[in-house]
Amino acid sequence: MLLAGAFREIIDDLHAELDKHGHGEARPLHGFALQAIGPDGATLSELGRRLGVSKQAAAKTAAGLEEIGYITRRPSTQDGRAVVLTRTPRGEEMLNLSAAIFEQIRRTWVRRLGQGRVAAIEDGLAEIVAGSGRAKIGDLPGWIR
Amino acid sequence: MLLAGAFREIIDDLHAELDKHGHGEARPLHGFALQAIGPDGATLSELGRRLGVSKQAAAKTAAGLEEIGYITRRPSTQDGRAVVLTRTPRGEEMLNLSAAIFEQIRRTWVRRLGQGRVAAIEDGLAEIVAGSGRAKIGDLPGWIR
DNA sequence: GATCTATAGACAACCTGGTTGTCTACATCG
DNA sequence: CGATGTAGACAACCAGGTTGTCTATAGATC
Repeated sequence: MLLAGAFREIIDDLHAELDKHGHGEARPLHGFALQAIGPDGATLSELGRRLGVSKQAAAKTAAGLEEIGYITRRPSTQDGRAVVLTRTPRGEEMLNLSAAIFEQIRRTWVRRLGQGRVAAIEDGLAEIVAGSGRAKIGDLPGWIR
Repeated sequence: MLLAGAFREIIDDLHAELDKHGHGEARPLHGFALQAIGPDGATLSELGRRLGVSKQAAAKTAAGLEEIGYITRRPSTQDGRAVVLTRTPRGEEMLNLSAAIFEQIRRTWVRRLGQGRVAAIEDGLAEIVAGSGRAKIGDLPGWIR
């Protein structure tokens, strides 16, 4: 419950803050997906693999991302079957904002608990998660630490 | 990510273990719902309020719980409109098992991190979550499965 | 006692994020 | 060349949630 509550707290704060900066359309999944797409883009199937999800689910997520203007879809030049997803400037902006807000949230925690205790939580959880071989979560880059 | 990863780790471990003990049908939601119903039972609307969810959602959850034999539904004697949900012995067994498994999981964490560091994580998170009154199931992320 | 209002729960339609299964178009390997 | 594998579209479905509408009953008020 503590873990879930703290997670929810972060996500809610993040999206409240994103909303204030004109990204009210963004849903929690979008950040993860944009991160997974990466700066160089990715195909639908590739996105599905990175998120640990079926390509059909990835397609739905990508459709949502395109609708709010966070990514573009265009056919691949190398592979006649593939569709390449690329982050738009607005998508990049959302990611950068998210990173800044995460930092800001962490600072409020530090203010309340002190640097040492926040670090203790992070290190402890990292050790627990690392020892589990839970590759799917570990695959999600960037926001960790 | 750390918080989400650790939460998933617990939930996955818990249900793997429950499965071994003949409760493979149990879904994460069921434990929370059984807990919310309490030893004395609750009506549908009451369950919804306790879970922080609409009564319609509570009704669906209750239907699932009844189907796998964790609760019974019978009309209230005091209120002609109400339906009282009560935990069956099997439901109680599942809850007791869950509690034991949680304790067991926590012990493995203590073995790996030491008593002090686990307590530091718990206390720190408790402090962060405190005040935001975030103890309802509706506050839990949708990816529990 | 009659009536007005609030509540319990059923039913239905819909949303989101996922699944599986089937299909076509294209890629790649022997 | 043909066999096989992969990308993605389309459709049906599931779980857990929502809102809206409906009935029956409970409680308060005249």
